[in-house]
Amino acid sequence: MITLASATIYDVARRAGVSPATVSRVLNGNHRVSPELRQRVLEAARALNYAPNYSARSLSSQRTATLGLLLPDIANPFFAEIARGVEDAAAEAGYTLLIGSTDGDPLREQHYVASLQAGRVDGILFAGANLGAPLLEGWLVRGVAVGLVDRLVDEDDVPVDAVLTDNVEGGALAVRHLLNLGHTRLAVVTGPQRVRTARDRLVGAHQAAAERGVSLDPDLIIEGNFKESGGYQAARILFSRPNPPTAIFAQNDMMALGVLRYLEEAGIRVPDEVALIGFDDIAFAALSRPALTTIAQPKYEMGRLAAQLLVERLADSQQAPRRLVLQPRLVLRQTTVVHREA
Amino acid sequence: MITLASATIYDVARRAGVSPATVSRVLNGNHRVSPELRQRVLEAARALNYAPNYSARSLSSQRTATLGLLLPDIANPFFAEIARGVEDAAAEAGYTLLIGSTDGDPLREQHYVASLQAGRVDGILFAGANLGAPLLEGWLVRGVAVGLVDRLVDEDDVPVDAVLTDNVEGGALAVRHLLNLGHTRLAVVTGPQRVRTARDRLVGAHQAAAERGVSLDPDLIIEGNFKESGGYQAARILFSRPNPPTAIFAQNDMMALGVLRYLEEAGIRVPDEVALIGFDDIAFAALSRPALTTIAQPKYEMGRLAAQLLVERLADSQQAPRRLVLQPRLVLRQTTVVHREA
DNA sequence: CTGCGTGCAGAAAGCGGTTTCTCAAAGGGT
DNA sequence: ACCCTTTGAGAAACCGCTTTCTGCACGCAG
Repeated sequence: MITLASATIYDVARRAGVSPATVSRVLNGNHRVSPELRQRVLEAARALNYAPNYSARSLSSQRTATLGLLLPDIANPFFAEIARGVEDAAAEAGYTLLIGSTDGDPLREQHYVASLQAGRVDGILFAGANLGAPLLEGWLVRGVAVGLVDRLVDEDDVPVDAVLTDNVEGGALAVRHLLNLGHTRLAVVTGPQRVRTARDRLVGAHQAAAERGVSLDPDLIIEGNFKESGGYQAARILFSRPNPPTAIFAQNDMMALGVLRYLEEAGIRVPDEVALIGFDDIAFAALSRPALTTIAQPKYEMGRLAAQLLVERLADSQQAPRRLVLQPRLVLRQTTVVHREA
Repeated sequence: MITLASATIYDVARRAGVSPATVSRVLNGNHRVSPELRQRVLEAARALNYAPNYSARSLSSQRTATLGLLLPDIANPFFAEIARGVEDAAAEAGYTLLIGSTDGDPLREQHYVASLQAGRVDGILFAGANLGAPLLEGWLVRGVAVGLVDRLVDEDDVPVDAVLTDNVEGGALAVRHLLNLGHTRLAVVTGPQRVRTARDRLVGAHQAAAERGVSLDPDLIIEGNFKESGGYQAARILFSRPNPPTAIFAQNDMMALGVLRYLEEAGIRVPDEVALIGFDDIAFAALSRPALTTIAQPKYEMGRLAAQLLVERLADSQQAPRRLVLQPRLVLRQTTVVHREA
């Protein structure tokens, strides 16, 4: 193998007739070096096409300029948008991004956690699903900066930065909207109940109902899986029963699309016979037919903010943890109102 | 900052009463170490919660166990699926994945290329869009393994591994299908013509037409941008003209969805009045209404294969470059045939 | 003219592993 | 019983960069 080894700082130093220390100083711009030597070093570096070795720099400086992002699935459009936000903010701050999809599988998560520890990344972001406090504290103890996006540990008191949507309010927004339209038989297709996000949205739904002095029929609350198939199955169950709902709140858009598919196949017209609202506002929510009314989360922004928080923590690990709660927004489209989207 | 420094190999060595070299040997499983010492070392390592430092290991061993993936946009579902394939295959081979979205912007690409060189990754995969041969050869020269996914350099002779879909055949499949349905006025909404993929699909379209002794009307070939908006605009142009097409081949699904939106707004029925076929078979193609007939590419598989090729090259950099060309597949749905999808 | 502060640059000590080299001890053959 | 080979394990060099420490030269004040 013709590994023409790339130039090192020693090569540059020799060519410029200075010491490696001086080359390092010039390249890092920190210390005062005479203009003349600086010039010589820069020329030598260019001539040799020098690029500092990443591992050596990391080892010596104890930072990697790399952030990790662990999420359930990069192919899931919701998380992909968050990831893009993280990536952009990370790039702006001079970091690159290591991404791992865990499928929510503790084993895969363990695998990544193990491979990221020990100085591989300066900080790590967990997106989606739930996380046990013990694991998290292990990270904190190891001195790795940690942040959460759209995810919370069950124990509320773990001191960690987090960026979240107000899921309780989001759930309430959805149900209020359906109630405003005059519906009384509301179904909720929830996410997995072990996921905090799903529970919160359900709490909000109950709250909104209570505000109006009504309560949600437990028989119309079905636990789904946050996937298209789960929405489809849930709808099938709901409409095989004697007294089906007139409105459905699916706790994310993918399930809403599954519900929509079932309703179409069953010949049930939306929104005329059944109203439907989703959650997330993924890109395809606007493209489905009928277009999906939904509760929008600022996904890209959440990613950006989470990365920024993490970068700031890297700069000052002592500052108090911050928790950013963003407000969700009702986006009216065709599955709840008969008029076309403006 | 309470950086309770994590244990090093020296700490483990001291605790086990052996030399650091022995610890290294035990942990890497290579050399023969007496069972007794091995036992002592493992216990010490566990007791200290030892994890080898990544940077140190990389510096010393000259490998990073990291792969880079540069793509236009991780939030684009087409590339996200490829990325997931890459990630899974990489993980299986013991590598983690660094991802960078370039937006096809040469500047961003330069930025990433610069930050990935110099031993940050063992190999790098470029997905999508075009790549100049000079840049690529720069990488090859530096001894970084390189692979391409769904992307080709314009110069056909650059010796590099690549995984591609047969885009010419895909374009031909699409047009053959439309011709088989009896259409004669075919429009093509292409991707940007600077992109090889787009040009190839158009070449295939022309070939398929020629096979039947017809030729595509140049006025019905519109250059788009591979985005939803581009499909919408193209459709608007096509149908503002005196003699609109009866069938449209959009060179990717996002544009097809844009076309679909225009047709719906214009009250043109699909497939009754106009047939439509896309390309890629992104997840949402099946969920649109009417569901999109399209030319499927094995995206996830392409990612997997590309990563596998790269890993194999890492093991043997001398083997001849391989070019894997996967066959696209026609997926019948509702936008070309009146019957429902089975 | 001497002493001291200041600025620039080199020497050298890490950072935390891997790996070669060396050596001691054990094992085997005659 | 002796010599040579093999095996296990430590010493030390090295990977390439950062950073502290040291020293030299110069300028200025006493």
